[in-house]
Amino acid sequence: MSHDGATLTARAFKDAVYEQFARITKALASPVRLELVDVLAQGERTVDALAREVGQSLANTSQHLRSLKEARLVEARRDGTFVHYRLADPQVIEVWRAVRALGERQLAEIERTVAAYLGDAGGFESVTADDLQRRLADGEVVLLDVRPDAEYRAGHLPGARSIPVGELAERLAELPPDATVVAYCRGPYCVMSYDALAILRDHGRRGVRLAEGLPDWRAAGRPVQGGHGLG
Amino acid sequence: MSHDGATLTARAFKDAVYEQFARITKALASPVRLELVDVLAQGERTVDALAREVGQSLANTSQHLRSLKEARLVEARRDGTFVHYRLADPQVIEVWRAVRALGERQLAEIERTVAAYLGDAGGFESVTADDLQRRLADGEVVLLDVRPDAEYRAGHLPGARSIPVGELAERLAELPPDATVVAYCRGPYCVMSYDALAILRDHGRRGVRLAEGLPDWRAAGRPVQGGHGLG
DNA sequence: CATATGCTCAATAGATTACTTGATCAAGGC
DNA sequence: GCCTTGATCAAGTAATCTATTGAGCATATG
Repeated sequence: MSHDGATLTARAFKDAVYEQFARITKALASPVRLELVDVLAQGERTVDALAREVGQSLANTSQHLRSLKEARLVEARRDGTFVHYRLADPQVIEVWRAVRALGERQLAEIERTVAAYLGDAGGFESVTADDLQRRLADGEVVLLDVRPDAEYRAGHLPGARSIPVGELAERLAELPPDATVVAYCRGPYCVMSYDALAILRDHGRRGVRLAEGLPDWRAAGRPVQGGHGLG
Repeated sequence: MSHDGATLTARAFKDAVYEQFARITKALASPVRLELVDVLAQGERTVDALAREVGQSLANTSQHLRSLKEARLVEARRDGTFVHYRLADPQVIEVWRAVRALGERQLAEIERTVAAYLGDAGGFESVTADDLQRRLADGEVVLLDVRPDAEYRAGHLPGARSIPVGELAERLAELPPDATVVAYCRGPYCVMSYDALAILRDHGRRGVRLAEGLPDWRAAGRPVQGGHGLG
């Protein structure tokens, strides 16, 4: 019960427990590893693809993945000479989303950083997932996935068309000229949909942005079309 | 759009955004600071109280609180010679809960650590919040808050009686002799309810444990009686 | 078997973090 | 004003973390 021995045991118990949880938070305590988690929330990737995506060297990316793997946040699968990494548990996305939600509430710097980037492109209208479903039901809008084709194929919003942002300028003809386009990409801090809206605007089209990305849509329990999830 | 200049800007934007979020994860990347957050989830505390609770020196605790404060996870309030710290946002609890949920799913070590501690005390039955509400409605059980009195006063489960675990042995007479006691404390890794159950068992009483603590109860949107929340 | 590709590992230097100690500061009581 | 209490600050050491470099390993191909 509560003699000295038990008190010491209780302290050792707490130390051990918090040490275990700190393994997770330590693994996430790096901007590079947070970005890796954010990208992996879209689906599995090779080390090389991840390195290019986050703008780090191959060796450095491999080592960051190693520390994520040691904390069991990601898993690896070998396929020939390629090693594909994926999130080990959907709950990893929940942790990242909780951190993001906190940051959005607490850190005004993020708002300013976003505003500084958007300063180039101008403020674009964004809609919520509920808005989108209402407007889709009314047939008012065209839903556009501007992520790379592979990500679209790995899963996308029901009824979305795929035109990667890099091909949008050439493939504008595929979109009905007078429809409002709702563009989405990976998440609230993914710039692809902003870039897409700038292209649409430069060609006289009307476009708005879905505030969240595919992982957020999925996390809200909404249906996803195609693809095989993320393990 | 996507000429080289914009690409560089996009990279700088991402770097800045992930850097901001990493401020949060870095602040949580320490077992001591995780424990501080866990304790502060119960309500505000002085530096001295926190230092004793987490078993660290005053200076070290103060410095850990400083880094939590810089990341805006906690706020401080001076009252005479005392400084009271509290969580800056309820969303901080959500992050901690998400980390805990991930750890419970991923890290078998935690199970083993818990089992090792409970090995002393024997496996005790635990009930969920839903179980509890059903059994309370049936009048089968007595709900007992075994946390320190100050925490009980800062907020407790509706209908709970307060007997801090340190006083339980002397105050057993206050409990109806043949009722089943449901004991709860701060959370799933708080040892007070385990200690309380051991005392009850040693005196021939029947007791079970509520699996979660007050912050979890509150986070689930269930009503809390008394107290003023946690800012 | 030799070679190329995709990735991991080991060694290193520079930066950051953790805890201790002793000094300092702020507020209240005498 | 002086002393006490509660907390912060500054300095120092040990430990840990980050990114780079170059070597090494596994798998596939000619």
